Amino acid sequence: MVSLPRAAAAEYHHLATNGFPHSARSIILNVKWSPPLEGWWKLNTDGACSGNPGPFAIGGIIRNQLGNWISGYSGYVGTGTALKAELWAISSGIKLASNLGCKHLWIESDSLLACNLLFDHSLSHLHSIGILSPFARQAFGNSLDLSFHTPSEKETSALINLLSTAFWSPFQVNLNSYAPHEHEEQEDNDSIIAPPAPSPIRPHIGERDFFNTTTNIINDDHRNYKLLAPSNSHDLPSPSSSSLFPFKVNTGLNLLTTNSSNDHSMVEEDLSALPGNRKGICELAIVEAELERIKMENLQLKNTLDEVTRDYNRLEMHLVNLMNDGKREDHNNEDEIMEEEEEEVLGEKKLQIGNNNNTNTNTNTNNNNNNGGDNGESLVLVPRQFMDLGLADTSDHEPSLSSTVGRSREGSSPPAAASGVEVASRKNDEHKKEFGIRGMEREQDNHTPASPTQPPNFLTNKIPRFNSPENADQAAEATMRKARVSVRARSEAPMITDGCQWRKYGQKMAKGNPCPRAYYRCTMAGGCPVRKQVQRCAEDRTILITTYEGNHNHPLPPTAMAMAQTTSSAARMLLSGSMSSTDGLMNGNFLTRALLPCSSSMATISASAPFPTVTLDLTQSPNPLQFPQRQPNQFQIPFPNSPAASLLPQIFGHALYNQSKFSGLHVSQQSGEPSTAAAAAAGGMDTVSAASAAAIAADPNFTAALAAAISSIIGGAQPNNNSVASSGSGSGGGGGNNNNNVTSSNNNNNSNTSGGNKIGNSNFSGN
DNA sequence: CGTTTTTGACCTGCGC
DNA sequence: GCGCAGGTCAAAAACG
Ligand SMILES: [Zn+2]
Repeated sequence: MVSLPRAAAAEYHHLATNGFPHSARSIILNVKWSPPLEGWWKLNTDGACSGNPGPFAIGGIIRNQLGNWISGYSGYVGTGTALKAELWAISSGIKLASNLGCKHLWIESDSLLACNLLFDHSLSHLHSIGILSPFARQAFGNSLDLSFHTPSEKETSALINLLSTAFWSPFQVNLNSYAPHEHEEQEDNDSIIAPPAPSPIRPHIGERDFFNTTTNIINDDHRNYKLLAPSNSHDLPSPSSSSLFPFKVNTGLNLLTTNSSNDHSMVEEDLSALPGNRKGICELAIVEAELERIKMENLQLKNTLDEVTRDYNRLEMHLVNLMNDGKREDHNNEDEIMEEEEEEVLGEKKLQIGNNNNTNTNTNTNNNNNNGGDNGESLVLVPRQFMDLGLADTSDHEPSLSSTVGRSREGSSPPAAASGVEVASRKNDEHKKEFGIRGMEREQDNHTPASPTQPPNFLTNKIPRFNSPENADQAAEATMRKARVSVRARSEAPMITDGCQWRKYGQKMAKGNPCPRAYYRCTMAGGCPVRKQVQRCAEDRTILITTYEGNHNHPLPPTAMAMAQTTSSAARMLLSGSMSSTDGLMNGNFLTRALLPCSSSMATISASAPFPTVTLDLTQSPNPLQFPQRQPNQFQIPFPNSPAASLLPQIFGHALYNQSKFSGLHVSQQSGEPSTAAAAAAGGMDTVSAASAAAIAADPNFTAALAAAISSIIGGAQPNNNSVASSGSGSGGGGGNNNNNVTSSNNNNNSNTSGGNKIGNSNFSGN
């Protein structure tokens, strides 16, 4: 073959794909935003925390009974707990509403706890934080009717789960109301609440106001720092003056947060405003609230463990049956031993899924157990992989997700029991294959290629595949590992920037697509099992489909974290969805809500196929026909609003920009360096921000904003360091030019394409 | 010269 | 068992 220049080749990554050829069933859920009573406004808020504590972002939208957008806000705030995020989101919304003259506000949050803590007197005795209630009441009680609503607890946890990943994005808080009349007024307002700001991370540069309707967004950037800068803010008491204002509530909460080491600036101010004893009480309250939450998680974990145990028993039965078949007569004894160990392992695995905080402990336990016996060695890998794939990476950042996660796997195992070990084993094999490398790398020292009885599967990629009964246990796990998260986004770039470093290790012609599919693996860490496939949609080549598999086993930069969490949580969702119809619904519901709290959306969940896949569709597909054959395994979340899609590139840029902030890179003005994402982001910054702002201005829709946020999570459209990227970026034309830039190279590639075909042929011939 | 990409060969699962 | 298709490997080439 003719080897093409790297750039050309890279561009050729644009792969088309029908996406998911196999599919079976899907569930479509429609979630509606219901209007408030006449005369009321409705505030939908949410806070998402990537980790608990961890960086968190908030968002909210205020609409009237007609559903008309009144105002909205969203953005990255700083570091804190999930609860803090929720509280912040709520209080910010309240404040905004108040400033907009709202008299009757219906608040809808996904955090029951947050609402209760803030406003439910009846819970005061349960949460000393209830003392905050007076703040809230004082602040709004007389002039503002507040009504709270939260989804069912189940829904809530799920929603939180998803949001904490999906909604998290590295952009700054923009709490400005975007109502046109407000612009002039806002500028001079005191920023009552300074962002908690991890100082180094959040330079006040170039922040974007998604809700700004004017074109002078860039100029207004400076004001965006003001988290709360409502038009009337000048009328408000100065920050220091009062506990009467919502700000106070906010601030107070902020201060209270145990983890908010970064929040000094505002914290101190606000604290000063609070009576000393009250401050202490508040802090205590927060801590207690957290404890409560943890307790609940523990409960959930216990339940999960029970379920796991049950599943195990089922599997064990199945295993016994298989053994009776005589396939593994020689190893019966070993198997038994294994089983015992496996049981523990399984339980632990699930626990890990359920609670990241416990992960380490559990893992250690596993290791100990396994190390104890020869047979156990291979088992050790199992839990780890499982953990990693499902949640491992998240252990560091998103405990908040854990509660939901815990139950995820339950469903997967039953099928195994019914239909057979083969499926299970197969999955295991695949797992081995896909994740084996990692397991190998990480634990090879400890493990030998496994005795026949063990699940040797993980030792190497090339592990022999056989349907051993033991594998049945892992079937479920396999399912977990197999879960994929596919992101559809319009992008000219050959690859979306998701904060990770990838190495291409293969390219093939996909069956139904003229465009090749590229395979990448994460190179941020030696043994990272994460892989992704990049393809262009056959129907619409402007759509880039990136499919992630596995979880990172290493620390990630915030940017990458966002993606990783999104994928891992999506995967979890998917898996949990597979468990039961209820879960599936729930998940769909929460996903939908998370993504589009204010508008209808569709979520498709399916986990039946070989690769259960969650698809985040960030392209608004004008014509539904575009994806006629929706694959069974897919979980699709189309964003109704085109703006979201159109914003992607900008958003990506934005994300990058913020990421750079996070990473402490200088964002200011290096426009040239391709070497770092930050630099790249910085380079495109102005343009990007302007573009995004404009786009938003064009259609200020919260949904769009959310979508944008999510898209940012997903990664920058900005090409990384790839030379290809440069070519792609060169296209200059915004979204329109798909292939042109790339085209030249692509065309070359096309010649390659033939090559690609060759590959395919070679395969055939090879066989 | 080290790293990344390219790309034919291989491997594995699956349907027939 | 065969052929197909999806993935992965790894030597060679291309980059920087
Ligand atoms: Zn990784």
